[in-house]
Amino acid sequence: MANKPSIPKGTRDFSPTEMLRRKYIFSTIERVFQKYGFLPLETPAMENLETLTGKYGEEGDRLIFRIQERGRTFESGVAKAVAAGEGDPKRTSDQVRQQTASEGLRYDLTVPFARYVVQNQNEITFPFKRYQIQPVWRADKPQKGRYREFYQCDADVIGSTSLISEVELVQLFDDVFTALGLHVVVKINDRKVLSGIAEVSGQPEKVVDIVTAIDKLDKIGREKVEEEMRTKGVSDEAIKGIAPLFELKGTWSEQRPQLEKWLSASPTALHGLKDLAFTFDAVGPMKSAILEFDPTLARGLDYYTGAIFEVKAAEGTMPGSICGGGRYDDLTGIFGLKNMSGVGISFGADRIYDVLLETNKFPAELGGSTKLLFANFGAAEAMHCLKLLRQVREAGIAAELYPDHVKMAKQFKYADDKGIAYVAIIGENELKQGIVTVKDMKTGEQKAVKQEELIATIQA
RNA sequence: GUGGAUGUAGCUCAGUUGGUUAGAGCGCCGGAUUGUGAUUCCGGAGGUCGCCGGUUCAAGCCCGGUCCUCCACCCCA
Repeated sequence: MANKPSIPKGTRDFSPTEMLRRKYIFSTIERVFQKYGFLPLETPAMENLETLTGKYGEEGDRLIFRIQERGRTFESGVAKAVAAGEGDPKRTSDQVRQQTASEGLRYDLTVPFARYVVQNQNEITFPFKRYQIQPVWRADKPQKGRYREFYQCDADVIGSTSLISEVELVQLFDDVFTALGLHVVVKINDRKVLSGIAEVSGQPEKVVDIVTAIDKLDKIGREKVEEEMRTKGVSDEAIKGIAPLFELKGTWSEQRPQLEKWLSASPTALHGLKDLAFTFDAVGPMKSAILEFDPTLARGLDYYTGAIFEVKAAEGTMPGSICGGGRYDDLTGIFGLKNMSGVGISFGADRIYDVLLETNKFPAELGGSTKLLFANFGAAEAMHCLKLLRQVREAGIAAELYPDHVKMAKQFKYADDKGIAYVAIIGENELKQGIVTVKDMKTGEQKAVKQEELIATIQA
């Protein structure tokens, strides 16, 4: 025990308390997913490297964890390459990294899902609605709220272009956050509107640069956004053409006519606005979420082609989004299956955890903890408790018997630390009289009841 | 990947211009006539000061390296 053991950077242990809370989030999300007709799917932690590479851009490729093959160490690979006359050490190590790994850890849940759909296309009934709650790994530099291992909770509909899916996903957001008791803002935009803005500005080919710049509007402000566009080669004229975007005010119904007027020259944009209008109309009243049109919402992901979603907490100080999603027309195309439109959303469980903790929204009593502890007064009493314990558990009450005959203070402290609601005391006296003394750990009150009344007392 | 900050007991942190046996609060363990936790009182244990090397008579403190955590950028959940 020279050095303390530790875990890899960017990974975490989850204590029992944390796990109960995490499971609460996961099971809430899962229950709503199922209510909307999504079916569970799991894919392996590792994929063939070729499945993963080239799907997340150049930056993304670097962040994929590669799995070292047996007998082909990185060092031996480099030595071999150098011996073979490879000069540039940086290029060499990149190449060797490719050569010594043929598998990698999954980077997200969407690409493995696309792979699964293509692989099983003949068995799947479309539209296919699946949900998936699993960890993903990124070889990133960790920061607060950014880990190298974290969970994603995805739900996607693939094989339908109907906007009904968009409507349902917005309602699903509302249901999940209503169940979690959190007020949120669901922001929505449409990639077609963004393309239209680029068209109207006169530089449609710069759509990606324009979009990633305006995505940062609320973070860096208008001037910096315009500066970034200029750096990326967007003309002053085009920037002027985008100006009306910054003047937009009001709610969706107020913004819509302004947008239609401004973008009237772009059929693409008008199509997007029509789709958005459908979603706004069809969603109907919401319970705890506010649906908001946000023309600056872009989410940077190249594969989104239609609706774009993002959810932010309306309470607490979490600055980033807690959910994201959107429609992608050709996700499976990269694996050879064309014309498969899909729309999906992802819940950021780790960030939702932080928000619920900060705003004190976790239920005080999360299932899983013991309700009743039998104090241990010695061999004879313990044997008696064992019998009662069976009955209590049969009644569905989580209960346990303190395993050792130690002093009461220690046993009560155990109950206190573990958040156990009641302690049943059966000592010599209670045993003789056929009663049990029940102490309510919260109020400190205790009363003697007949053994037959124990279960009713706990349940009351 | 670039730039910056931090790292002292289980936790949150003190630690004066380098100078004897490194401190506090909380927590933990034990006790206050042995059938009662969370409150009170008393006592105790626990740190090769992240790790490696250097400067010095002397390093928690200065210098270099390294790892972790954090912050900004990039990117994202």
